[in-house]
Amino acid sequence: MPRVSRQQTEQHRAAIEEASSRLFRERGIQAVSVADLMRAAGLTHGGFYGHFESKEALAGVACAKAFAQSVERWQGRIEQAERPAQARAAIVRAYLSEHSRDSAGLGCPASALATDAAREEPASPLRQNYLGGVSQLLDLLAQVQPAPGTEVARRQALVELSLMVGAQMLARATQGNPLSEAVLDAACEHLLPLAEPDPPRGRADPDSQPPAAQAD
Amino acid sequence: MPRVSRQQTEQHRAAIEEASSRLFRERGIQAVSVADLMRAAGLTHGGFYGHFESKEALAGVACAKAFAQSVERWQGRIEQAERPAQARAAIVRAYLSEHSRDSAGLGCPASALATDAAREEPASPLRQNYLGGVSQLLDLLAQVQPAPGTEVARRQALVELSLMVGAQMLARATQGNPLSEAVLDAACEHLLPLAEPDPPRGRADPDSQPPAAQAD
DNA sequence: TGTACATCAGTGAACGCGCGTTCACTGATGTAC
DNA sequence: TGTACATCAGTGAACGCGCGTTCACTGATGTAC
Repeated sequence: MPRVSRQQTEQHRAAIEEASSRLFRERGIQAVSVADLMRAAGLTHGGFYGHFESKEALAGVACAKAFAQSVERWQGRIEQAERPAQARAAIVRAYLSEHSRDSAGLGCPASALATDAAREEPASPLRQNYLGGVSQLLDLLAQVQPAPGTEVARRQALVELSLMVGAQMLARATQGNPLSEAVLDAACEHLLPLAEPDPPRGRADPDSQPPAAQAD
Repeated sequence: MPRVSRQQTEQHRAAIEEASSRLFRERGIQAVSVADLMRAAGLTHGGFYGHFESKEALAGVACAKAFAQSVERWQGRIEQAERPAQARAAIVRAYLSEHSRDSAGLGCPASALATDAAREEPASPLRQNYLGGVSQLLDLLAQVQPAPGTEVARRQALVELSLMVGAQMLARATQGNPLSEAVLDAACEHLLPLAEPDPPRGRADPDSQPPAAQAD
């Protein structure tokens, strides 16, 4: 059934990108074959090179796509929150949740792809896009600090992202042992020491039903 | 030149373990072939299975060996320091140095092998030994907290290891960009805010020449 | 609007290659006398 | 201490397999008239 409509072609390309964005974060780039990806997108492997120049090029695209999703989620939390501190708390809680730990394929690429990026050549598409993505997340995290725009806020964002990334990676590597939850708890408690119970308002807000579980 | 003395055999086994411990941390387990390892140990690939049951089994051994080295270095710093706070500062400074960032093969496996461990089966030798190794590092880090032995010290150790691991991974993934040094600086400054200049004693100590650069 | 045909997205066989692992072989080592 | 030989650590060819990538082919799509 070859020669497919242009719209179909675009949908196929999007499906390949989505599958790779998910599978690369879940299993690592090396551990996912082109055939795996194409199968996950409902296609056969031969058509891959009609869409992308190489697996390496796709890795760059998949990384950028994953960061774009994370940025969108963080922006959503910033827009929804009444105060920056609330947005920060929402970001931290989501990041350090067991759900995020168990959903690497849907979660933050800063942790899921860090090692893959570190082991690539500096000029590789993956690393270039990784750098750009991390910078965007840092900008958002700096925005929700007490004194946004200052050097202190920027440095605090670096510390907080490092802590979240490290805690998530240690939690994933030790999953199944109580240590895993202990890491998440300790990091969360450290970043949100007042333990503000979810909505700190006096009255129940009918619009604030708990949002569907989200990654990051 | 087959049939080698027992002593030689042991040296060969040690060489394989050492090469794998280094190369696995540097490039990841999947990216290093059995032939690569044996070549690095000065042997040919066929003899591998006389020493180890499988590549997976060796990965477990290599991980344990790497953690043992880190534990030894940390213990050395604890013994050398006059006060726990000094040992803690030495551990943190070494961990967050550019030298450690650039020497993954010699450095802490908690960061170098975190993703490899996370992507393995929970029962795999790698993961089992990863868990044991992280636990040992956490115990040492808890010992050098202000109130060692307390729950607070343990939780602080979890936070500090998470931060060091995350900062090192982000620094490695962004190496070559100023962001990389900014991450290391911010994390170091956060953990050692007083910025105690290296030996805080009044007089120059003739025995305290700067130690040879060490990983972690 | 209807017809004729060039285009090209997807298929699946095939390419060379390197992987983890096995195994027949070699010859120095270690042992038994 | 010296000799005869069984042991076994290491070699390198070979195994089946899956990888990333290429390519001849197909036939519905999109276009030109």
